[in-house]
Amino acid sequence: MRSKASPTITTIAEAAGVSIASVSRVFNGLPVRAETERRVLAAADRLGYVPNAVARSLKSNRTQQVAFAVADIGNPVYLAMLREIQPVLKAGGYRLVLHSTGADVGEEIEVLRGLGRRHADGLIISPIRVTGELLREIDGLTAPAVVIGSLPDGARVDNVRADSRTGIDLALRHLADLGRRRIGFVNGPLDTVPGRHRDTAFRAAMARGGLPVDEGLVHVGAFQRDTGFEATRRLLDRSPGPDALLCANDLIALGALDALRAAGRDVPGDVAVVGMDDTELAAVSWPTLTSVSLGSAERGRRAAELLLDRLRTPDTGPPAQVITVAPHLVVRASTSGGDR
Amino acid sequence: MRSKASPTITTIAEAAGVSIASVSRVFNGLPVRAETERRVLAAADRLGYVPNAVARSLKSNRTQQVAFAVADIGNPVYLAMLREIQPVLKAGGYRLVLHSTGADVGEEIEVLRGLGRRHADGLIISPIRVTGELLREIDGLTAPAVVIGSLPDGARVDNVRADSRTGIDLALRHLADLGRRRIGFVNGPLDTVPGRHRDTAFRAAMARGGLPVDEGLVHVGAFQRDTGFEATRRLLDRSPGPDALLCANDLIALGALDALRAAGRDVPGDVAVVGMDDTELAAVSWPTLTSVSLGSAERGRRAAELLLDRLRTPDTGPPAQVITVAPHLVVRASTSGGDR
DNA sequence: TTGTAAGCGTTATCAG
DNA sequence: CTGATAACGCTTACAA
Repeated sequence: MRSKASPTITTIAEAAGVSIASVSRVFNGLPVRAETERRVLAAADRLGYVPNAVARSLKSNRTQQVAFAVADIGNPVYLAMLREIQPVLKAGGYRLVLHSTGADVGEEIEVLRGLGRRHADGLIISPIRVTGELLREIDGLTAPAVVIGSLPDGARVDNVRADSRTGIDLALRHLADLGRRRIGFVNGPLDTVPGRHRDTAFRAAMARGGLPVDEGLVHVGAFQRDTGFEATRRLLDRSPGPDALLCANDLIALGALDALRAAGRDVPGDVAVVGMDDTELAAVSWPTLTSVSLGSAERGRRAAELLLDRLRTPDTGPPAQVITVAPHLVVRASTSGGDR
Repeated sequence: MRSKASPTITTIAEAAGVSIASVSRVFNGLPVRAETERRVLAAADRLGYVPNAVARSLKSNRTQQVAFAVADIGNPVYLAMLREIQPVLKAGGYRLVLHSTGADVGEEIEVLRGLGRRHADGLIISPIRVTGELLREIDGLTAPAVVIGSLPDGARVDNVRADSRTGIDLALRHLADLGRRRIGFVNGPLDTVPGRHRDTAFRAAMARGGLPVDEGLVHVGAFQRDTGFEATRRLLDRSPGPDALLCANDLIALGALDALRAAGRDVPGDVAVVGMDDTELAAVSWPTLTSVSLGSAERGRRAAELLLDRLRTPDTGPPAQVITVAPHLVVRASTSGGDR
């Protein structure tokens, strides 16, 4: 243990025989006489002085912190965003406050309110469910925020969104090119943003491709491996069964692979499987998984850059921007067979 | 946009016709006349008042934040810790400030200094390299900190460590039971804490098992998939080659599986493979990977609990504690063959 | 129960 | 270049 209470600017001023203003100047690189600087630094060093960031924040009204809020940081999609966001913020001189809300809208709203309390200077949030209450809270924000995920038109905050419509189109076209016709779809909850979008996109893309949607081959569950496993087991019971499976995320697809393997079906020979999000799991699974990349990493990076822009120019700047990141299909063994 | 400047306690006091003390009391649940409370809340609501957390922090000298510093949050081991730490802190009323230092000792030291600057009330850090400078900085800390990973004896901070010695022992015993004798070892950098420990532990365990260490079957690289791939390619060139491979983490093991597959070797028939850390990758790979769990999640949880204890009882409490989390072996297809 | 006033540790203005 | 001094927004004695 060092001293009882940590020294403040006042302590140092007394010890160095100067005013607190001079101490402050030294630590802010403002012009001071060399002798003054020497004495201040000596005293500071001797007493172990460290500037108090909270006091500075109170004066400057900036915390140098940015909050990042997601439903579950264990989810590889959010992790991919985080990995891009963190270095961008750090380079901009901001610390990252992480909120894992557990998909609880109430907690997301708490985070939004925290912004008002000045816990952070800005916020990046990726809400899993966009309720009216959430939107109202977002609209009332007084500090800059960026939402990752789609927002209704007219929202007042910057918005970086994926294009699941095009993404699913890419996947279905790929499957159609492989001659697949009976395409099953395993989705997550329809009251979540991605769930709803992916459902709409699936039906639109099927229609566009002239493929009929067999409701018996559409399954809704959670965005998890279990759901993929159970849903696939059920779909395999039908006849005729699916010759391809589009899964609304990679976890579901992994579960599907488990079920297909357990049922002795060949992938992609009997059933081709496509995941979504192109997480690192896709490259590791067996067989490796063809997946629709919705550009999570890029969305994270763009969101962070957008926020830094806003932070730099407090009030001015363009009105709410909408950035859409282009998807792309990453073809691996679960559809292309041969190579792995 | 709401009003220009956000209202403060003073604004509300004036609007409600009471003193700032009364406003403060209302927002802190201290006893006030019902009528006073009504007027304050009405004014606050009308003007959109939100208490400023920074000002509160300055008075209370607590930020309600805890910093968590790791080399790379993309690393599944650190992610596993984070996933446990986050909810524990949240339940304790603390926000989590995440630092991903990129294995840079300088940056780790910056984080340590940030604690002094009162960015956070406490710190959990998992240093990849324990240098003298880092130790000195840790020793000088004035706020509570917990180190995940081994520290030299006599350190002044709480320490939650893994037991790689026992872990590697478990793995080698398992391989020996399977009749493997020529056991290769692919490790990460020896100047990192885990690298050094795992090297020592490997040699000790081999000696204990009466197995000779063939230096030609020991390879040191990075804790990454590439290293596993390259190292394994090289080890396979030797003759006699290895009949088992112990990899110092799961990423290395995945690279080893790649190389074995590319070389047409059967796993575990020709070569058994064991990883370390038991990350989620182990359950997904092909074949699924036997791995030594060093209890990352539990280490994270214990660290967070320890820190909360310290935070609750500022100065008292026991001297620096050392907690060792027991490892265990998770057997999967890369050694046991049959089931997957 | 309520108000006044003194801090918390900085930064910044304004005279010297 | 330097020193008083007034904020920043809040909590908390201490009086009333």
